[in-house]
Amino acid sequence: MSETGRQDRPTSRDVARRAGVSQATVSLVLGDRWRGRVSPARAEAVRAAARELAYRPNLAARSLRLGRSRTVLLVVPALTNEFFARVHAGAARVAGEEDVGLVLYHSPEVVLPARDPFASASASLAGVLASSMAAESLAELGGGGLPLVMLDSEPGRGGAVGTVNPDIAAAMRLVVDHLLALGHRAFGHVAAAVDSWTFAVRAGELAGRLAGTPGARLVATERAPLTIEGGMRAAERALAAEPRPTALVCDDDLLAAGAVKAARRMGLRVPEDVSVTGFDDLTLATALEPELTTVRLPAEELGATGMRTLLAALGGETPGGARLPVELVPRGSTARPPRAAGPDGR
Amino acid sequence: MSETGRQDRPTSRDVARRAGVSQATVSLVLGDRWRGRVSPARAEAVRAAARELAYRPNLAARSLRLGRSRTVLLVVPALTNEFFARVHAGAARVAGEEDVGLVLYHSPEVVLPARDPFASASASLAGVLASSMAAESLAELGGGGLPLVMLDSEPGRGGAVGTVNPDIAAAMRLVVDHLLALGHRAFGHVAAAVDSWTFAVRAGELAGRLAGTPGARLVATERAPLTIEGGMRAAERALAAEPRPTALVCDDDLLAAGAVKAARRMGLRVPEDVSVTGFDDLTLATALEPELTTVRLPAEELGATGMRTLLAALGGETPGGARLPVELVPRGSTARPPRAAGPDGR
DNA sequence: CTCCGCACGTGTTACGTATAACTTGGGCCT
DNA sequence: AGGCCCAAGTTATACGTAACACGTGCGGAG
Repeated sequence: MSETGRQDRPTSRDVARRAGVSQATVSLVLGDRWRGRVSPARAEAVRAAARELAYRPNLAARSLRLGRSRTVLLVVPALTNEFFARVHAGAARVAGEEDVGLVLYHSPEVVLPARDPFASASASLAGVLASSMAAESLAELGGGGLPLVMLDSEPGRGGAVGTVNPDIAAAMRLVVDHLLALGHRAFGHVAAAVDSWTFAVRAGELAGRLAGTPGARLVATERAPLTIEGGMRAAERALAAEPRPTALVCDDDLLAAGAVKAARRMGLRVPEDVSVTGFDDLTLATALEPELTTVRLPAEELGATGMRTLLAALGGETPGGARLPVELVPRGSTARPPRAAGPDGR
Repeated sequence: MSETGRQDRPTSRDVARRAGVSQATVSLVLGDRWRGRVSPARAEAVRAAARELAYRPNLAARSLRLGRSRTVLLVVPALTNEFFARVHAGAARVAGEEDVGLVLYHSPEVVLPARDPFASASASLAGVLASSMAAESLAELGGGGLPLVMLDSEPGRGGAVGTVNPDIAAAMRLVVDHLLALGHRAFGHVAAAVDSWTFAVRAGELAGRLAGTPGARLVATERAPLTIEGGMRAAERALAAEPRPTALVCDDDLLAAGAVKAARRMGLRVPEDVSVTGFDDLTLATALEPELTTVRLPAEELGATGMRTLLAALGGETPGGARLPVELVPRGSTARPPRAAGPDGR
């Protein structure tokens, strides 16, 4: 490893020479804080020179000088999970708008990062944006005292300066109420085998909601890794319970896809014999047949709002937490239970 | 925007003071080029001091000093497409191993980047890794003369220092031969409506292969945006052709998912009435029922090899191009055509 | 005994930027 | 007319690191 391509880009001094001013003036003009310090004519000359030379400020030098950077670290478990890819997209959009850099760390495992994320990216970070699963382990890691905003994680936890969450409890409520309204009473829960706040809330809300409804019952809870295969195995176990659940509530669309496969494999029709719901509204949801009833979590918004929250915090504000609205997307994978056990007539 | 958190991290001078040596020695030791210049005892003392202070070199200062960086820009159309997320994962893995930074630019549109990617990331990049679709537009953009490795793009194009491709032609050949062997003769092509080398090769290879097979015929070619919805509409058109294709070759698994939906919507069974194939082997492929016959493109390998190729180029070597092997994954969405029109008896 | 060379380090500088502190000329007020 | 202040710049410096170009002893060879 040597000779890493050196760029001979023009410096602010080159621009200064060309515009016939001092380097300091260039810095003032291009930094857009020249008002009242430089005449409009000269300012324009500087800008012209910069344009002609295709000048780009050297960010390394700027960071060094300022002792800070406009770069944010986003920590996610894995981008191959569409949900996190969308979180990233939202964060990246705002980062672009606000002209801050965004670097990414995705922990190879869903647990503790193998290597210190700050080691690789220690290019003087301004703050950290950490999403569920990743966030919890990161809180302990300390993060070098950087301002931290947690996404889809327990509010008021750790030293986070802010928290941004989709309204997970409401989301689960929407799902359960939808199924209850259809007449379902025997529920199965295909849960994510991940120790994370967001999934704990789902389990708690589901159990609570059913406990508050006479006649409703959580027949089975099966935990699974967040894959189709995992969802399939867990759903197979859940559907073997007695009495058999007429509705499978899945913590995730991937799990739901597996659940549908499991039902079919057991000779059950979806949604006639068993209803299946997911979480997230991934692309996957409309690929399935029937299309998956799910609840849309605003992933992009999560990333975008998280980034804005972090930037606000960096600006000195104390933003606290935000809760993002969610939306039920009823599709074909849910229907009235077999034997029309609906309470509300017909 | 102000007061972006300043970190008061220890500097190499702090380490030097603590170890009782000069800053230069610290630089030598920690840079691991002290052999024969510093006694082992002192070197160890320096390392100990660095450890105790939790010293991390300031990357901004280092980049500034060196005039180069160990940061690579990866350009992809969108990470929400699992294929590119996997490319990124591969590139990120190697980047981690080789201790180079990786920044990401994903063009909001699949076409030309809205903003100059180098503007945001101009933190002195060492090189650029650009994947299909993004690569083509980038080649014209020039990239500031940075070493560029293109992924899944036309070899020997533009100023690229290297190219890494999955063997797209072989991939299409595998698909077509698989279908021909099953007895299919009437083909439909659900093509991506994206002007990119990788899709041009698919179309060319499909046409060529069929032209070389007596009795085989490409009945319909329909172009679609790379979404399930797009695939569905295109497949509907293709299946309306006369004679109706018994096999739909899709440029992508998303398109294939749409094709399956279209077939069902028209009252056709998959695979009994029509076979469907995809490309990429996304997670989606095993969620569908029947599971999708597809060809696995080594996305992670693509990113990883691309990164290695770029690093080799930066090291002064002239790596040229690499071709990555692909693999047919036969699953349930393909079968013998109806009316058992197979030529090979039975 | 002198002198060379090696082993082991250190002083110093430059990278490109942002900004505090200073300079200068001219207009306005008294 | 004299003083003063403001507009419009400039000069100088520091940020943290890497690496070049120098010391300094000390052992052995001549």
